[in-house]
Amino acid sequence: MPRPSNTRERRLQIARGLIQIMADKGYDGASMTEVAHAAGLTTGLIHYHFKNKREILLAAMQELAVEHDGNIAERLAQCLGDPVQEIAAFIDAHVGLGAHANPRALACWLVVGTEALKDAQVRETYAQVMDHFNRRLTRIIEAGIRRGTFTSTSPRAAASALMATIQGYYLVAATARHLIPDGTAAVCTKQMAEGLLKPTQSFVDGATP
Amino acid sequence: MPRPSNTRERRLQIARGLIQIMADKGYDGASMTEVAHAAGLTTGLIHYHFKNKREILLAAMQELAVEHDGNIAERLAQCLGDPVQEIAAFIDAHVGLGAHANPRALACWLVVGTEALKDAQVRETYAQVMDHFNRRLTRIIEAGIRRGTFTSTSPRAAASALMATIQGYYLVAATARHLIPDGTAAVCTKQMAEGLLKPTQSFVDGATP
Amino acid sequence: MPRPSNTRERRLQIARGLIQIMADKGYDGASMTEVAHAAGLTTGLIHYHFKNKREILLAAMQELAVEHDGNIAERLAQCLGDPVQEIAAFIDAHVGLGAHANPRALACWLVVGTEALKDAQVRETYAQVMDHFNRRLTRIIEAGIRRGTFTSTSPRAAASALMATIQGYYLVAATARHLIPDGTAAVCTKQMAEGLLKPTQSFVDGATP
Amino acid sequence: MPRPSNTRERRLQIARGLIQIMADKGYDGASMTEVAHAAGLTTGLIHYHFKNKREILLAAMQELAVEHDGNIAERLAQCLGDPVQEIAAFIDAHVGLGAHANPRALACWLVVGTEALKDAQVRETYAQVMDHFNRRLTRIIEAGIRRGTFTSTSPRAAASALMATIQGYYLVAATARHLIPDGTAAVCTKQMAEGLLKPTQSFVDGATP
DNA sequence: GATGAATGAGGCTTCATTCAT
DNA sequence: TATGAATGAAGCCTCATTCAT
Repeated sequence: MPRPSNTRERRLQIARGLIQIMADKGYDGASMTEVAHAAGLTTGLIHYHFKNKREILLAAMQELAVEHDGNIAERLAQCLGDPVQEIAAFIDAHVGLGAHANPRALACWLVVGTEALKDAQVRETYAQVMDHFNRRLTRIIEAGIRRGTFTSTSPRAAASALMATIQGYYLVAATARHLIPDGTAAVCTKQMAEGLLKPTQSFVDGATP
Repeated sequence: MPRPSNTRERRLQIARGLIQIMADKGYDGASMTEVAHAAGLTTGLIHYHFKNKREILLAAMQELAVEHDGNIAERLAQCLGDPVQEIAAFIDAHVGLGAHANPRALACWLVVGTEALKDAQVRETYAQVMDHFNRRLTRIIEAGIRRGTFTSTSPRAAASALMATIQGYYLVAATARHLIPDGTAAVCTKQMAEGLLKPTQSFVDGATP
Repeated sequence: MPRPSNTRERRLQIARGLIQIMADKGYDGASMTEVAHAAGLTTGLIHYHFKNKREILLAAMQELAVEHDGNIAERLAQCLGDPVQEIAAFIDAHVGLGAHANPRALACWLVVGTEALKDAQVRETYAQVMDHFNRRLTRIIEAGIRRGTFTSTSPRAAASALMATIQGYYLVAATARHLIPDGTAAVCTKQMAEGLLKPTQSFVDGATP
Repeated sequence: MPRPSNTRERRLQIARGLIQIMADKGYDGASMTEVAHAAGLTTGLIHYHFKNKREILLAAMQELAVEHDGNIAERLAQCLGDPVQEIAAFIDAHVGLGAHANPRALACWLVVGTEALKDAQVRETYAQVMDHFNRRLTRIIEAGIRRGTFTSTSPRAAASALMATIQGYYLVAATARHLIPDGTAAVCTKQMAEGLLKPTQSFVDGATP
């Protein structure tokens, strides 16, 4: 009687090992040996569960996305469908105070972004993830427009602009944090969102707790 | 009769070689051999002019910054000191149509950003460059405030918010371009800047030719 | 069902490879490739078992010391605790006819000595080994003094003087052998030891078979 | 009118540069660039004056030997031809207190010795130098024998035994100095010389000032 | 004589991946 | 499933030597 497969857990374990190392050393800098060690496993076993290093990266991206999406969903759920509050919550979730429960994940995502520059398959997965969140945002904006709360000729463009700002804040925060006066990221992002969406009610007031 | 030193040119040549390769393959992926080849030189010679690979990276960052700064300065010079036009020009220079005469430089800068996550000295140089542009922007905003054209309680925060957006657009454009409807980046960024600075006159109208 | 570890053997195998090459070409001259070849292994594998080249050197020193110590112990065991015979045996073991079953080891030890000049950790290990043999000799001398057979105000000084002579003979023998008339090394060393310890009985007569 | 040749001085300058670096880093560790720098010259010029690195080593050996020989000769000149005093002076010059005006030269000579293991031509030069000093010592011993002051069946063997002790003390002093109780080297060496030469008068009393 | 750039070989080391157990 | 030894390619860097000036 064969032992029950533990592949699922193992793959997650390994992906998390990569995330952990990659945050500090980048993708190329994360050696399989280190990843294995971080995951509490051995090199050989890793290659039993993954065809190669890139496959682990793809799995890690999924893991990062899923976890982050859970976060977002939770926050949005408390907004009762109010687009203004949702936008504010979305922003707060990303760049608000105490937003980054996991700064490793943030650094990691930037690393992944750079890796996407080089590798088509990584780029595709990266784009899918970005698409997912972009659509989330787009839907909120569209809802706001339908309600007459927001004004925008291209919800998708507006969504991507917000995404860009958030990603940009990640990058700047990770590399030149001193440029960002403490606690200004969320407020400024909301002001910018107002320029973009011209809401009938300010995002700043409607901040989530 | 010693031969005249050509170190200056060689270093530039090498730094550019790195930039060229790094844009496609990242920093770790840019082997000295490839860089040497791209520069039309030998590996040995590269190490004669640079202590190690990282020194080349630092030189490359300088080169990227200097070139970009020249670009910006040129654009701003045509604005006759009008803050509204200057902000518009600054945005156009970065994310406007045909802004990136050199998309390689853009990708490169993202790679450098990720490298800054890992290496303290790279991070420092990176921060210095960002600081430079941030100050440029801050001064423009302050001038606008003095004239009563802009409204902002923290010009530095506003500047870094704009910087973040621009950097973010770089990242998204490089990795998931399809998310950005064609030609919307500059317009959206300007709208966002309006939310941020509340100018008495729209940036969108005041675009540079 | 993991494969049983063979690290112990491999490390010894590699250390011996280094010893073999180092005797002819010195430490710097012993390339990892050659060492690997001498050990019948691959370069990569060597670095799997050793962190770097210097670690192999340290292991090689241990190996040389252990092997040599075995030799000495065996010889001394036949002396029935007679200090006069023990000193004679100690000398014969080092510079007597047919003493150097392994001339490679001798040359190697000189190489190691020079390497100790440059590297603190090598120096420390070197000193430990020398200490070990010096203590052996010191104990013999002290025993002789207690019995009234030897006369010396400083057994340690006498021991180190003998050690110096032996090491010196190694060096001269390896580099300018013709300076040493055949078969004189042991006799001369014993005469010198007599000047040093003033034994009641000559070392020369009490030579081991 | 051509400028007067300065090759002689340059060669010396370069040889001394090698000696300086080699004492700390060994022969292989002394890069031409470093040697050039230590000599206050450039790489290119060094190869103008020397065919290759080994030629510099040979020149350095000559320089070390000449300088040392001058030292010895000076000391011996004060002994008025008394073999007992001469032996004592010879020993003091090598291992006496304050003997090593130049510890660099000492370390260097050991390095050279190891190099002689590898290279035939270096070995030959090394042997010549050793021969020179050995002959000096042999002549003193023979003179003592003729005078009835010393007893030895093989002056050459005795000389080489003393040489070995001195070289050995160099090696031990340089690598495991703590083994040698302070100030014991000269005394012990003299006691050993007495065992070797059975002088009618003790070397220890007849020490040079 | 002198400079310093240039070359090309070779050295140590790292690493993803494979494989015997 | 799991281990960890083994491989081989590739990477960064050093260096003695040559050469144009």
